[in-house]
Amino acid sequence: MAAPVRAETSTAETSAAEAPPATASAILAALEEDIVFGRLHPRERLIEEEVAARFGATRHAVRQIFTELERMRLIERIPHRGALVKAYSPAEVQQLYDLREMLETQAARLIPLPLSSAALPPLHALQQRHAAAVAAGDARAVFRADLAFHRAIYAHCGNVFLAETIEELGQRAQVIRYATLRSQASMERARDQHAAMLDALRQGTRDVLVALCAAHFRPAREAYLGQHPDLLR
Amino acid sequence: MAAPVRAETSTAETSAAEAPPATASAILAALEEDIVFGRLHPRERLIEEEVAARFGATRHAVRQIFTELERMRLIERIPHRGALVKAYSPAEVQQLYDLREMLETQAARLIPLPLSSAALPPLHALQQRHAAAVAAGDARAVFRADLAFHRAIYAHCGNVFLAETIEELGQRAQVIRYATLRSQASMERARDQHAAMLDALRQGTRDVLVALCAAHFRPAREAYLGQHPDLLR
DNA sequence: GTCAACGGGATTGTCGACAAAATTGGGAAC
DNA sequence: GTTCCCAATTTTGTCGACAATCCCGTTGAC
Repeated sequence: MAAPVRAETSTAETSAAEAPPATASAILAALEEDIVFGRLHPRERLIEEEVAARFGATRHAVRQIFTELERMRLIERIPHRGALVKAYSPAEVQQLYDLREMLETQAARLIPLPLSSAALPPLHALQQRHAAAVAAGDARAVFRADLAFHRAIYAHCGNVFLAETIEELGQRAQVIRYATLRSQASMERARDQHAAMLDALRQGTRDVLVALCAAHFRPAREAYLGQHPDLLR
Repeated sequence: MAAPVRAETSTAETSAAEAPPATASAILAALEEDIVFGRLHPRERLIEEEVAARFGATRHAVRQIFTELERMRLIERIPHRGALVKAYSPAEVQQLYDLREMLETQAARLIPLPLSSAALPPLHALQQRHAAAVAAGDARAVFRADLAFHRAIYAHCGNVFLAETIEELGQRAQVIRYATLRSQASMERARDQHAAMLDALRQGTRDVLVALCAAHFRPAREAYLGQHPDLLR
C-alpha cells in the first residue's frame, strides 16, 4: 500500500487489490451516479472507510466529498452517525415537483423569444449530444447531457439565481428520477421533448415552451410515487 | 499555549492574550453577523489563522466553519487563495430581489387563510420578540428575530422546499441588507410591517398579505443599489 | 423472561505536523 | 525607469495518528 490519491491531483498507480486511485471530482461523480441510478438506495449508509478503499482515496478526501454530496442534498449526514442517501416521502416528492414546476415554467416565461440566432447552435449541440447518448443507450451520458441541456436553456432566463435554484432543485430530484433514466422509452421521450423545446425556442412559441417545461418531469414524479409506497411514514 | 476549543464542546479557559475560546456555532454566528453588519466588507479576505486566533479555535475548526459560510453563500472560496466575503453586482442584486419577490409572493398565496387559531400565538410571540429587540435598539437581536419571524410565516406555505429556498435566498441577501439593519427608522418600519402581516394572516386578507411580502424587502434593495455604485463592473 | 448496565468493536471527529501553492518583495537585466 | 524572474514568506491543503462517540451483543440482577 502506497500513496493514496490526494484531492484533485491524480498520482501514479499504487497497488493493493481494491484501490484504483481516482481524483476527487471523479469520485464525486461516481457516487452521484450511484445514487441517481439507484445502485445506492435511499437510507443506505455510506461508510467513509469503505468508500475510501473502493476508490483508493484517503478518508480525508472522502470526508470532503461527503460534505459536497451533502451540499447537493444527495446525502444527509448525522453527527457521529454517518452519511445516508437521502430519502423523500411521497409528500416531499409532490412538493419538490410542485416547486420545480413553478420555477421552470416561470423561467420559461422569462426567456426572451425567439432566441437570438447566436444562442441556438450551442443548445442544438447539447441536444445532439443527448440524442446520441440515448441512441447509444449510455445512461450515464444521457444523465450528464440532460443536465447540461437544461442548464443551458435556463441560463437564458436572465436571472442567475433562478437558474441556479432550478439546477439545485433538479439535483435534489435526481434521487427520485432514477426510475425514469433506466427505461429506454422514457429516455427517448425526453429526447423528443428536448427537440420540441428547441423548436419552440427557435419559433418563439412561448405557450408551447412553457407547457413542455411543465410536462417534462411529470413522468419521473409519478413513477416515484407509484413505486415507493413504502416510503410513506 | 494549551487546549484550543474543539468543534462544539467548549472547554475550560486556556490563556494567550487574544484567544477567548468559543464553540463552532458561536464562531459561525459571529462571522455571520460581522458580514451582515458590514464589519467585514464585500471582497474582504478572511485568513484562517487570524480567525482561529481571534476565537481561540484550531484552524481545522475555522476551516469547517468556512465551508459552512460558503454553503450559506456568505463567502466565496477560491482554491489555494482563501475566502472572500461575497460581493454582488447591482445586476445580481436586482435579480436576487426579483426572485425573492416572486417566491415570497407565491408562498404568501399558498398559505391557507385565515390561519388556524393554533398557529397564530407562536407567530405573535416572534413578532413581539422582534418588536422588543427594535425597542431595545439591539441590532443583533433584531436580525435574529427577523429571520425567525419570516421562517415561521413561510413554514405555513405547505411546501418545505419553497420555504427552504426562500430562507436560503434571504440568507444570501443578508450581505446586501446590512444598510437597512443599521437605521432605527427602518427597523421600526419592518416591525410595523410585521404587525400588518400578522393582521392579514389573522383576518385572511390575502391581497394585503401578498402586497406586504412584496414591499417588505424593497428598501434594502434600493439602499444597496444606491450606495454601492462602485460595485458595478 | 425482561431489562438495565457494561464493554468491545466499529465508525466518525479532531489534532499537530508537514507539504504544496500562491503572494510579495528585492534585485538583475535591459 | 521598467520589466522580469527568483527566493522568502505567507497561506492553504493534506496526511497519519489518536480521541471521542456510537452501536450492539453480552452479562447479570431482579
